[in-house]
Parts: sequence; C-alpha cells; structure tokens
Amino acid sequence: MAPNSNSKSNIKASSSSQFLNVTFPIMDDDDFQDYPSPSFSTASKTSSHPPRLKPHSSTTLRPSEKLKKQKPINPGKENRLFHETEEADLDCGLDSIEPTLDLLIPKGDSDYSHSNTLVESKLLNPCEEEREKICDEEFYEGSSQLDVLLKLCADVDEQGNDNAMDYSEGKCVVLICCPICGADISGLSDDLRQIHTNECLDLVEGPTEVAATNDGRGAYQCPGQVLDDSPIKSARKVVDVSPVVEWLRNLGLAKYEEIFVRQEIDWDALQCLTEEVSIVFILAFCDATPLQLHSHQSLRTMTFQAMWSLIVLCLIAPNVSRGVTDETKLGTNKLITDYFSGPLSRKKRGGITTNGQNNIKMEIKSSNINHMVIRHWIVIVLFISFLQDAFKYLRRDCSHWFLTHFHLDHYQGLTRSFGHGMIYCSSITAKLVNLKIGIPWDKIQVLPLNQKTNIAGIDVTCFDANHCPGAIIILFEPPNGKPVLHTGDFRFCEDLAKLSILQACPIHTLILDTTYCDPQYDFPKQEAIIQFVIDAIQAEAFNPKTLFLIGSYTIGKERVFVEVAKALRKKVYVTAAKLRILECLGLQQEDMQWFTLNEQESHIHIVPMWSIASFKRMKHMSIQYMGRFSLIVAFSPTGWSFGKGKKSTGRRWQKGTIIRYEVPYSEHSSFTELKEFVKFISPVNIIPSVNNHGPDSQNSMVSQLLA
DNA sequence: GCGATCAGAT
DNA sequence: CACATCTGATCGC
Repeated sequence: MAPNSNSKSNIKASSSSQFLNVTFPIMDDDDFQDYPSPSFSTASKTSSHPPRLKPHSSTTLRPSEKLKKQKPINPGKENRLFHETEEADLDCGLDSIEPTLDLLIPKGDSDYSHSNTLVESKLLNPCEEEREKICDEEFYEGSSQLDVLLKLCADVDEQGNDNAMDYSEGKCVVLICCPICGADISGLSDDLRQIHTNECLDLVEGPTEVAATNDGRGAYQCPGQVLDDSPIKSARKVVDVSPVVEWLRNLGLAKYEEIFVRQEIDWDALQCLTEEVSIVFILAFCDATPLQLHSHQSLRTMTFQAMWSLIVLCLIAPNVSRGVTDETKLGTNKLITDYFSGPLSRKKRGGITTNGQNNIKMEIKSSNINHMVIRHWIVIVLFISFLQDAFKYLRRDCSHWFLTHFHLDHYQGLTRSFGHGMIYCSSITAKLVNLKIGIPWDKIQVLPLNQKTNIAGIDVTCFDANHCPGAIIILFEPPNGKPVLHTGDFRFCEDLAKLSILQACPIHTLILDTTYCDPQYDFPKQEAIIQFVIDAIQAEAFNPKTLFLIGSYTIGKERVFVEVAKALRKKVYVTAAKLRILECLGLQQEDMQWFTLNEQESHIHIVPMWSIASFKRMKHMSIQYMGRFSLIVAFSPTGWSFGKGKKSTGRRWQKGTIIRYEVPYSEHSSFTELKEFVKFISPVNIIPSVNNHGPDSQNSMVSQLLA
C-alpha cells in the first residue's frame, strides 16, 4: 500500500478470534549507508548494504470483513487549556528499518506470559489440532468492546479477501499463506512451508548466489517490501562466522560465540545491527531461555510497549518449545527486563508466588532455532530502539526514548542517573522531567507539536493528546514503512480531527489508549463536569465554615480547579511543590493568579487524589481543621466514577460532616470518543495500550484489536 | 544513608 | 475496577 495514499481501511474485526498483524520498521537499503564494523562505540554508523532476509510465511487469522476508511469526522468541539509550541532541532544519524511480523494473541487469560506462550506454541507450530484449539471459544470468548470499535469501521470492502477468516459460526480458520505467492500452505509441515516459500522466492528473485553477495548490490528486492534475508540466505551458502567470532572476542563477549556460531550469524547479518541493536540482540538472544513473568503485578503496571515487546518475544520464536512444568522453580522466573537489561538486570527475590497458569516455562530448543528467529529478534530489537514510556522495563540498549506524558506509570524507571540515550518529549514534559527527576537537559530533546522531526531516519510528529498538560500523541513514519500512531494517554477532541497531518496520513497501526474502551464509559464532556463542580460548590457553600477539597494528580485535572477558581472568583490553595509543577505547565498568567500558597487565604484546597480517596483519610483531615471548618466537601474527578450504575454527572456521598463527590471528569477518551477516533484514523491494526476491565478482557483487548 | 526497585495498598 | 500514586521493605553501592 502506498504510504501516502489516503487508503481504504483494512480493519479486520472479529468477535471470536483475534489476530495481530503488526508491521515493524526494518532497515531499508537506501537508509543503510556505511557501517564500517560492528562496534559499541557510536550509533550513527551505516552500512553499504544490509543482509537480506526472506519473507517468512505468516500464520494469519483473517476476518472475512474488510473495513473501509471513513475520514475525517467532526466530533464535538472541546475546549483546550494547554498548549505548547516549543521547537527543537533534532538530528540523529540512525538508520531506519522496516520488517513485518504477524502476531497472534489469544484472550481470556489473566496472565500474559501464559497466553502468549499459548499463542507462541500453538500458532507458530500450528498443527491442525492446535489450530482448532486456538480458534475454539474456550480461548476466544465472545465479542469485546474492542470489537465494537473495530466494527465501527466495518464497511465491508467489496474487494473481498482470499485469505479471509470465517467468523460466521464464531470460529475462525487459521490460514498460513506463502508470503510470496499467497497460496495456502497451512497443510504443510514447517519444513515443507519453508521449502515452498524458498522456491517461490527463487522464482521471483533468481539464484540465491546473486542476492547473497556481501554488499547486496544487485540483489532482488521484493516489490513494495523491504526484506532482509541474510540469515535465511546464509542457510544455503557457506557461512563464515569467523569475523563475528573475532568481533565478539574483541568485545569481551566470547561467551556468546557458541550461540552466534550456532545461529550462523555471519558478518552480513551483524552489519545490520546498529550499536544498540547489537547489544540488545546479544542480550535478548542469549538470555532468552525461560520466559516467564513472575507476578501479575508486573503485568498490571506494564506499559504497552513493554508488553508489546513481550508479546513479540513470545511470538517470534517458532522454535520455542513450551513445557509446562509443575515444579517450575520460582527462582528461574524471568521478567521481560531480564531479556534486555543484561548486566543491569536486577536480582530477583525469592518467595515469589505464581499461579498455576504462570507455571509455564519456555525453553529455546537450540537445535531448532532457525533463521527466521534471528530475523525476528532483529525485528524486536529494532523496534524497541524506539520505546515509549517503557523506562521501567528496558534499561539499556536503546538510544531513543519517547515519554508521552509525565505520569508515574509512564516514566517509572526513569531516574536521575538515566544515561541510555535521548529522551524525547514535549516541552512541558521536559520541564517536569528535569524538575522532578533531575534529568539533565542534555539528555532531553523537546519535540515540537504538529511538526515533522526526523529522528534516526524516522519521521516523528507529535500532537497535543488532550490528556494532562504536555501529553502528546506520536506519529511514527518510517521511510518506506507503514505509519504507526501511538496515542499515549489521550482524550479525543475536535482539534485532533482537524490536524491535516493526521488526515493525510494513512495510519497502519494504531496504538490506542483503551482505558475506557467499554460502552459503559460514555461520560460527559469535561465542561459539563466542571460546571457541575462549580454548581455543587455554590450549593454546599451556604455553610461559611466549609472546606472544599479538589483532588488532583501530580499533573492533570488542572482545568477543574482553574475553572472553579475563575468562575467563583476565589483563589485556590496549592502547596509550594504543586505550584512549582503548575509553573511548568504553560498556563496563562491570568490563570496562575488564582493560586495561593497561603492556606488561610482559601477555603478551596487542591489535594492529592489519594488523600480524599477514603472517608477515613478525610476524617483525619477534618480533625486537623477542627474549629476552622465544620464541613468538608471533597471532589474526586475521575472517569471511573462513571460506569455501570453510575450514570450521573456526579455522585454525592456523605458521612457525617464529610461529603464526597465523585465526578466523572476524565482525561481519557470516552467510549464514544474512542469510536469517533478509530473511525477518523481507520487504521489497519489496533494495538491497545491499556489493559483493563478484568483479566479476561485484558487479553481480549490486546487480541481483538489486532485484526 | 540514599537511590533504586519491588509488592502491596489506596 | 484501578485513572495514578503512595508506602514500606529490601538490596546494593
């Protein structure tokens, strides 16, 4: 598909099965310049030509429906408070990249490692029996909300689809198609599939020897596809691993020799890898023996990218065997961190409990590792070179870090001592990262809004996410690749739909904030909630000894108390620490005047959300304010206060002299807004970045968005 | 002692 | 539930 055409949507939705077809960036010949010798010294090396990989046959679940693009739409207007316009020059020298990878993810399981293991073992070695199982509703339950989203774009494409998946009876048929001729090779064994694909390749590209030249010049390039196939090629030529061995020894990495030799990683393959990619490759590859997450907690807090990487990790290895062992040693459990952090990897603590489903151990059967795997490892590695909000999980080996906004769950792991490259973020986030974490400015690169910036060969454009101040949506446009839009946390609004860059760009993969991806979350616009708060304060204020508390996070929800202050013409009290943060947010001077550090000056106090989360805590506060205030009225602005059975603009709870309002003020998109946004973007694939609504649908989210 | 990191709690 | 955070325990420098 032409990258710049306003393409029709190809969303494939399913109510009974889930397929993820993700396209990752891979190195393009043209972008790959001079790469003298693999080393750990500098990042901007280039190579004369990358080795090439054959396309692999993909295991594909496809829906029978193809969905049509409908854009743009005009959702309801929403006011914005925060903007930023700072610009920055960005110029990095890394190469761009673009492989493809088909992922398949089941749902209906509370544990990612388990489910992914299932997928990996079942789908990458899809014998008939297993394939049936995968499609069984035991694994894929009924439709999820994401289905609903996907179906929004469900104008059936008249062109049809030969590789369609039949949903008609709630089942799907897994088809494995030759990536070259498109023939159904499901019935063939792995080996026969490989042979088939190789033969097809030979037909189109001629003798292997021609393509397998060291510099790759004159090699066949699959039309419309950038392929990198040296590992597979190397299977059919004499592989000279000696320079690689020498290189490893020089780097003090001799212990990895055996693996490199076994994998027939030759000089060509190595040259594909940039500095950080090489490191990750080594670490990831060599450490990838057992794959297991040691607790559900880790999964809960796992950011999308880390999870995505995990999914990829699980799915990339068709040769990874799965062994369910009852006696899985807890000490051998691995976090995703362990695959990437290498020497920095933390020591695991003992006594970690896992449930039965966690007791899945994956081992790489070294004898089975084939070249496809190598390519996939490269794929992962290249992709995680661009990480968003995954500081917690991936510590090294990555030079480009994207922080969408300054909320703890996104910058977790980012510390003062961060030294693994450049952090890209908005100017507001940059200020906060500097102020609160102490990251020096030379490690922060401010990205301008609504303006293309080339980072490491990839065009990156940021847009205001209408989440908290400084939150951005990031559009990645790899050269010759398919655009990926990462929403971060966001609330869709008309301003987003108006962006010409977004309108013009055919998004292939949408990484979507699915926090409220459920029809029950159809909360009102922010303005309505703010008005409600103002009205409630006025209504409760008949008692002059009333203290009003408004909950807020480190950043976010500022609009609530700014608008309240303006409307009531009353100053609001904030702590000095809070004011320092507010000063970073680019608020208008006229708004800033409503804050006071003098607690006595105001009966409206801005407090951390957790401090008004329970009546117990508020009771404690009321005791402290005894005498001065006789009534406490607190406002908890959160989207979760809207949902099943909670359909009002605000719910009022009272316990004695303490009143608590739960108001559904959300900085995430409502279900309706998500629908509008998906319609507007009409992506080919959707990857949810948030997993909620219970363990079952967590996986279903992930799975069903990938269609 | 302090920073980093985790589990668990709200 | 868990938006996003806090707390306390532990580990390593």
